[in-house]
Amino acid sequence: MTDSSVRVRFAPSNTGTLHLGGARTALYNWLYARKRGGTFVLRIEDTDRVRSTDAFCADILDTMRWLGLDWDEGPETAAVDGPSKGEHGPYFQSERGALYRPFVERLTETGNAYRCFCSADRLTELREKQQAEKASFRGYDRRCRSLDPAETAKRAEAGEACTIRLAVPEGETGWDDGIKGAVSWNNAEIDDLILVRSDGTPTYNLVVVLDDHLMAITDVIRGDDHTSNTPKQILIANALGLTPPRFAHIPLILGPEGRKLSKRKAQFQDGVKVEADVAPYRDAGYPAEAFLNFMALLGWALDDKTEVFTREELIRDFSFDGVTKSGSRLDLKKLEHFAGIHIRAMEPDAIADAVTPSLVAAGLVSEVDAAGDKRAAIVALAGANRERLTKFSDIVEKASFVFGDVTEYDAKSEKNLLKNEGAAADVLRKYAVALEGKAPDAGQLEEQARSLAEEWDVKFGQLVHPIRAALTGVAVGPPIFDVFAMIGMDAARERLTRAAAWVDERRKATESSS
RNA sequence: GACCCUAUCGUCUAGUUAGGUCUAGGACACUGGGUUUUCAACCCAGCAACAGGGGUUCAAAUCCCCUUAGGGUCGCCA
Repeated sequence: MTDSSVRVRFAPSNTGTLHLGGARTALYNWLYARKRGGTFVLRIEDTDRVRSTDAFCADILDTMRWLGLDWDEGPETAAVDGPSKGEHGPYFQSERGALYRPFVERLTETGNAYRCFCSADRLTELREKQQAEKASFRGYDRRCRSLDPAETAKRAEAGEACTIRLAVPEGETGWDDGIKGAVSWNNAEIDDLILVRSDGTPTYNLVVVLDDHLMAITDVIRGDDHTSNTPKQILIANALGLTPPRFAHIPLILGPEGRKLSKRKAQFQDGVKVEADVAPYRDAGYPAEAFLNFMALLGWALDDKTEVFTREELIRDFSFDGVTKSGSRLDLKKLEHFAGIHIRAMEPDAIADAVTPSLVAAGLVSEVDAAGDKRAAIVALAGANRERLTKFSDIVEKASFVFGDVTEYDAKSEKNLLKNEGAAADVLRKYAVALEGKAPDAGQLEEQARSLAEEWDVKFGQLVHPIRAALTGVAVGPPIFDVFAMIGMDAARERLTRAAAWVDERRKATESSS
């Protein structure tokens, strides 16, 4: 299965941020390359000078790095003149103009392409007419195709504006798609597309063919929306005498409402907007590996059982055989499920690392404390909440009682403190005393608490629930004996006695008012 | 409108290439139960699909045809 000659590429245009569909295309390319021991090339198609920006490029690079989709060749920064790696550069398409010239000449010399003097206005008119007439063929009417080449060359030399069009031959154009199988087009359906604009710059379809050839790309793996470009590109390659690469078209990712995922028209799942970009998922705190797992399974399956994959397992098991032919809707619930699984597989230390930025961002700890005094508390917090996190940022809502004092009790906690005629106050005070000199070890503390409950002749719950209320102020949280390690024994005892005092006060208040 | 592609539980999918082992398997979600100091996690159970119609065949989710539905593409954008 190893074939180091395999070269694949991901070629996003930086007219937008990295989209989920694009990210999955990148992932499948990457997996294919890594599995074969081949080369993964990143090329930025930045020839749309008005819409391309460095910021979008930076987003694409950053997001791919976050996903761990490292490229063997490509740019290293968003700057066109910045450093790059690889022998087939430049990797910004806008820098490659000079490389295309000889191919364009070859095209016209061999008669596989011709000069077209039709104005943009005439083409627009033509298109509108075809639409109005509901014509079945929509495209260029080939008016300039029959012009004498010698004459058109003269006109062009004289400075008359012209484009260069592919002279599509008669016949069939097909290929054996790595995913779809045999696909074929009648050439009569294919327009004499423009290869070179009147300003002399080459168009997308030409440039792709040339870049892929120049970069020695062996396999083009891309979204299904490119399927109809493929016969055009094969025709161009043929016209140049080049061997086209192998093609594989992966089905599109659909939003929860079943339409193609798009940044323009948001789609909703249970009233929640589903992001089409990748960065928001990173920023929300989903683990990269879980996101990768989720994306991989959107349109690919190994078998009828396996669902959880590490990066390495994905590389080992990925193949076109398992890629589905139909588009798939994404389901955020499934992403959350994967995220939970991946987080649960992490060590508390690693979770603590991952969770710290969220805590700092929420203003709960300073960066300095997070690395110093509070590190142990964060590790304890992370470890105790391992089963409760779906994304790293979820830690924030679980952490308030760790970094801030408990100043009030929620309704359920109040109830737990006040029931049984305030017996909790007594229990908490006794417990605070019993805690003296104890280490914050959850196992030992629980053991002690159980025997204390027996000794004091109260149910375990009658002890534990008030403790939870006293220490956290809320009725829902991690196993309560884990909390001591998060807040420290001194703070714990203080909170216990304070809660006891609060109970007394409340009872006094209600007695006097009744 | 034309062309290309696709069609299994609400969702992601296995099964289709080599028709019988499929009263269609798994997962998410949902529902019920168990476990438990709460919430989770975990365990058990349940719900739920071969788009429709014709063929071929002893036998079709699987092969063929039609219909329907969905998606994609039809730029001097990429």
